[in-house]
Amino acid sequence: MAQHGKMSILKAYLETKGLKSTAQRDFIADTFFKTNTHISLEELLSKVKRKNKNIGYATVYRTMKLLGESGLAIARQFGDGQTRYENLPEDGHHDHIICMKCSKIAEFQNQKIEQLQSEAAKKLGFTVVNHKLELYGYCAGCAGGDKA
Amino acid sequence: MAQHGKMSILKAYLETKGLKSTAQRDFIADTFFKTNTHISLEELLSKVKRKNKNIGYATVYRTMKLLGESGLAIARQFGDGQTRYENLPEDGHHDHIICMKCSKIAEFQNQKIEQLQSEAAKKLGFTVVNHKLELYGYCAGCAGGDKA
DNA sequence: ATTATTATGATAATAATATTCATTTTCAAT
DNA sequence: ATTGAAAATGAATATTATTATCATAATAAT
Repeated sequence: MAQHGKMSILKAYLETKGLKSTAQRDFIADTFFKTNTHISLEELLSKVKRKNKNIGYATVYRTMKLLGESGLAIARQFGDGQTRYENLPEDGHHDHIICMKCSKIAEFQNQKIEQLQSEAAKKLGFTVVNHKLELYGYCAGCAGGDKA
Repeated sequence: MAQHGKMSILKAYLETKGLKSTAQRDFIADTFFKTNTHISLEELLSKVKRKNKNIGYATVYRTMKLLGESGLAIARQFGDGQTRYENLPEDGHHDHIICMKCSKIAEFQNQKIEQLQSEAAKKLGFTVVNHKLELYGYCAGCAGGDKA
């Protein structure tokens, strides 16, 4: 199961925090690491339950919170009051554009923006671990944002 | 009351949506436009109630949702499960850097980033109404992000 | 093996957000 | 000015995501 580099990062993180490694945690984390979208807790839970019927919601919840703290997952909230966790791809980060009318989500990458962010942060004495960039607007189909 | 440019933008927005202008809406919007921080609904409600005792929570809630849709307010969620609305200053937008250890928040502006965002959006056929950019990392004092 | 510490999972508590509905207000057309 | 359809209000209720509780089980170091 644990051929992921992320898995060992998690193990190391747990150790520094004095937390324990458990079968549930490992399984939930592994399941999450295999996703490639922003997944909600509910979705992740059902994915987990397919293989492991008796893992509870609370454990999924707590594990994802942990992953968020460790930097291995990013908690995001788009418009709908649902926290979604994003599994950041090894090859880098992507940002989002959300249509305010139809809720369509498009993704993009821009290395230049990333770079400018780091620079801006450095000026303020910060080191950036991760970031969220969300653009809100109207997609081609909904352009103008006219009356519904 | 309505010497704000924002007020007329709101009026125009309501018109295109076939919505009506009401005393409550105007008052809530005006009160909001006079704030200069990210304000929660609860805070805004109490501000509103000071002058206008019988405006209800639901109306504030609905009005802010409307302002969000119009681009006149930006809904933000930082760590605490509270949606806060940000009144964007006439002189432009500011973004946030949040320290993952001490929760300190610093703000910055970067025109170049804004520009790159619009370009990236345009490529995908989107028109940007507003955006959120949050950097997460460690401030000077917490640098390294060691064990808590 | 023992034991102290932490994790789990079912459930309950909390809190924010969204909806309902009867009443009132707006606004365009008379 | 009056009317009437459409929309807004506000109080209350419903919904839902998140967090906490607690008895039991698992972990890991000695």
